Amino acid sequence: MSAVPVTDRGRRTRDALVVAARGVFEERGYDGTRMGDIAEAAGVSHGTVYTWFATKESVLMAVVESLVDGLYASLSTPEVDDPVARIDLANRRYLDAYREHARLLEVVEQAATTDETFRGVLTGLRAAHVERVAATIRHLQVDGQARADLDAHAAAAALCAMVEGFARHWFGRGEDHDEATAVATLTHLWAGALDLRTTD
Amino acid sequence: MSAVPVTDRGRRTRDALVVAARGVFEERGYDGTRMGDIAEAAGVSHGTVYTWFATKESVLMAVVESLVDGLYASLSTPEVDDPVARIDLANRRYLDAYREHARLLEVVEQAATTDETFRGVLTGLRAAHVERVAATIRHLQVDGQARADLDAHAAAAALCAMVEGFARHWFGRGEDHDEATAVATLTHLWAGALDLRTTD
DNA sequence: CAACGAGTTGACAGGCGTGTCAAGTTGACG
DNA sequence: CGTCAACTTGACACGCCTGTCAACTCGTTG
Repeated sequence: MSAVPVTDRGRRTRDALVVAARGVFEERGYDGTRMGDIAEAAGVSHGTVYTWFATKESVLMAVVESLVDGLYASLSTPEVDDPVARIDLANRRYLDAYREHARLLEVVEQAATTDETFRGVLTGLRAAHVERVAATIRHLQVDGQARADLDAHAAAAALCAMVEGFARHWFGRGEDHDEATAVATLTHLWAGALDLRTTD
Repeated sequence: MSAVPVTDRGRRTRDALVVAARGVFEERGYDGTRMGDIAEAAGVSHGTVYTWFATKESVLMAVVESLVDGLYASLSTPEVDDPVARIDLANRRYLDAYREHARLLEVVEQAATTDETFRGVLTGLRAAHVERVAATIRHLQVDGQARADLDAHAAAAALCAMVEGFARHWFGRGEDHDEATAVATLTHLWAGALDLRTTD
């Protein structure tokens, strides 16, 4: 798919291409970007792009790879005892990560409508998120801190969709929200939905 | 943008194009569809498409127009006294409408990343949904049936995002869910989030 | 400093989708 | 039946993008 540089010069060129490509993709979208645009943005001849990448997909893939690890990391459940504070923090983290990469995520979604591989990337991220949250919910249920009559997986899928969707509209679609109100509301809704209580 | 037929023959051809176009768009996505594909699917020469539509956007627009009215209708809040039953019914309706049009909505989202107009269509639908729900929440708050400490608009934005996002993953992305569990969970979460109670 | 492999360049061909248009067809109407 | 406007057709020209490649440059190595 994409060639590996042997020389330092090659590595620099390839890196420059990946950096430039992210900018171009964010600006023009996936389908709107042509190999020539990426070359121009990186300051190389358009033939050079083909030295390192066979297709536009593999360019985007290289861009995305540098992103995904960070995203997985920002899904990690913070270690806080009080469940409400924990959810509040997790939501903040998620929103921050989303804000930073909103445009690129939109581009990946666009690519995903065409390309199976990118659909897989998004599915994987979503599945990881849901699975983590489901585990947390089960935990809280066992401890008697959350409603026991909820299906943990379905609830996690729905609540993750809530935060994800909210972030999408807020950061990716220009919907207007007050930061403090938004975070507080999400946390309240989440806490109410699970009927969280602290064990006394 | 798109010409209006004078003859019966013209009207039939144009209608056939819109019907065929929906199928093609759903099958190949927005960017993957070419004017020639639509012509072929409708059984006419490719020049004929240009008789009725100037661009691919205006073809999709014609397809979408026939859809939007129905969608707006299915957002209407049903007239039921018990707030929980009302939400349950509203969720079912929303999910049914989404299921039926999931693929086309995905196509519109794809087009929206490129074209301002389609972004507007989606924004409009979303805004209408959120506004209706926000009004309902305010109503319930005044009646003392829902938590008063929530910002109605932010809560509506989040809860709508929850149902919308859940439906997107379920119907548009092949996530697996049990129908009964899904609906019950959404209703429970929604009710818990708003802390709904019946006045006695 | 010669030689060689890694990397770069830009011209080129090939394909594909768009949009146009002159010629042809349809069918309503007198 | 003749006529005319509405409509259809498919060949054509055009531009754009992709992908290739022979010639060239770079820089490391002996």
